[in-house]
Amino acid sequence: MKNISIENYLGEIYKLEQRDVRVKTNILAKKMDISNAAVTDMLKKLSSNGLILYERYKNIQLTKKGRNYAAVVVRRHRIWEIFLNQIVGLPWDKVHDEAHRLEHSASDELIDRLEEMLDYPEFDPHGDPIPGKDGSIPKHKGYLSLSKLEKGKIAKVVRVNDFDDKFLIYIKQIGIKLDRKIKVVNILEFDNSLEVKINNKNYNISRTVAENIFVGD
Amino acid sequence: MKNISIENYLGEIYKLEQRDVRVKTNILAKKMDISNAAVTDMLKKLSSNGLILYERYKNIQLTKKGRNYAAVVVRRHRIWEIFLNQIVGLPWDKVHDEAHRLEHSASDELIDRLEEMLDYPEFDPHGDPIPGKDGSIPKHKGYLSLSKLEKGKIAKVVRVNDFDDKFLIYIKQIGIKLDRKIKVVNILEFDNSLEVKINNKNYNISRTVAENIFVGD
DNA sequence: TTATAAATTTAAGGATACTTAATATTTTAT
DNA sequence: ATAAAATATTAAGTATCCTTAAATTTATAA
Ligand SMILES: [Mn+2]
Ligand SMILES: [Mn+2]
Ligand SMILES: [Mn+2]
Ligand SMILES: [Mn+2]
Repeated sequence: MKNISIENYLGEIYKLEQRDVRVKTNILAKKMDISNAAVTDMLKKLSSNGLILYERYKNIQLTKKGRNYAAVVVRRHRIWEIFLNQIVGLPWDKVHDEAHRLEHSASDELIDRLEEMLDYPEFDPHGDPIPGKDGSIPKHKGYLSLSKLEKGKIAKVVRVNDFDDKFLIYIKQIGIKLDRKIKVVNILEFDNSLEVKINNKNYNISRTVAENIFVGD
Repeated sequence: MKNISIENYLGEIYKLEQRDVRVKTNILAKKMDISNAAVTDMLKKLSSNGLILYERYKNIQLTKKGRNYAAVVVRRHRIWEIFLNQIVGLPWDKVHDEAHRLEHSASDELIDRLEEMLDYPEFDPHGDPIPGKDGSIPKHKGYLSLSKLEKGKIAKVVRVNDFDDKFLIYIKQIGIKLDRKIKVVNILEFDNSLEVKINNKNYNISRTVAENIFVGD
């Protein structure tokens, strides 16, 4: 039987490493909503299982073995997300929690079958890459944060941060979704907020919102 | 978070009660492949949670509360089974194990959505009834075991016992599936086996096999 | 530099769901 | 009716993954 707890830790560590965040006890404890002490215990276990490199008081790192396993977990999660979105028809703000439970409960064969049904997708409903079976990670072309897009430029949305469902609902409500074109009309000096054009309508979005939306070619 | 262990016990007890089996520690222990002692522990817990009626050394019974909850669990299992069979395309000998894990990992909303996609099915891929949200149980018409069907009669398969994947593979291989017509050509006296006609081909099947296949109008 | 704050670990313990071994009770067969 | 067998329960203990509180180490900032 799959060890759900270990898989969840690995998935979190993997996602943090992908974002070049230095992984620390504290961050994991907050992400997973458990005590630091519990994280320390599990880090020891992951270490003794050869899944991470761990020294007391130091940052931690996945080993090759750990990263391979973590990629499988994240792969399962994101395949479930896109399956739920495209085949079952759940909105992008509902797929994460559901996928987070399902990711531990499907056989490899089922995951492969879902992937086949979806015609081997490269990205999940939030634009996050789906690791291949070999651990390879698809990349977006010309990828940058909307907050870095220059005034006057147009680009298409390729990824949005998925850590808060309310954020997803908000940006969907102003017309933002994957592949949607977005233009930076103006950048307001007094609060650094952005005036953007989406679907021929103008909106003002905060810098924080812009920082969590990513565009590409 | 759902208590997977409790849900599994309730599901097993429910299925036994549906088949009019008197539920005992022993039977549950074998079904779930754990020790009798573990079952006794859990029975006490289920009892103190008001889910079963339990007295030491006596048979156990679901309370109304327990039966309602159990029906939800079995409902989830069977909706997953038919979803995996009809939408995902898994064969009937692969859906049970998969559904058994998924049944604890989907929200009510997802289950409802799957049910809607399937157009509110009444029976799972093995012909077992899918309890309604109110706990109601669809019935097959003219239901009886193939082993009770008289010589010369024709009936259609409406249910097969699903407790052994090898059995399912075997009967599929000789052409048996739900709604398939089957004729009892002859009953052999020396071993009580049956000669049956399926798809215009004759097969000899043992009495044990016939006892695990059910037909109806 | 040094005090304070923040992060991390250790220590002790709890809940859950199992195990095996011993004991108690019920069922079955003679 | 009684002995033997089967079933069920109790007792003691294990593994997992959490908790809070106390101790330790590292980071930050005066
Ligand atoms: Mn997600
Ligand atoms: Mn996602
Ligand atoms: Mn089943
Ligand atoms: Mn079934």
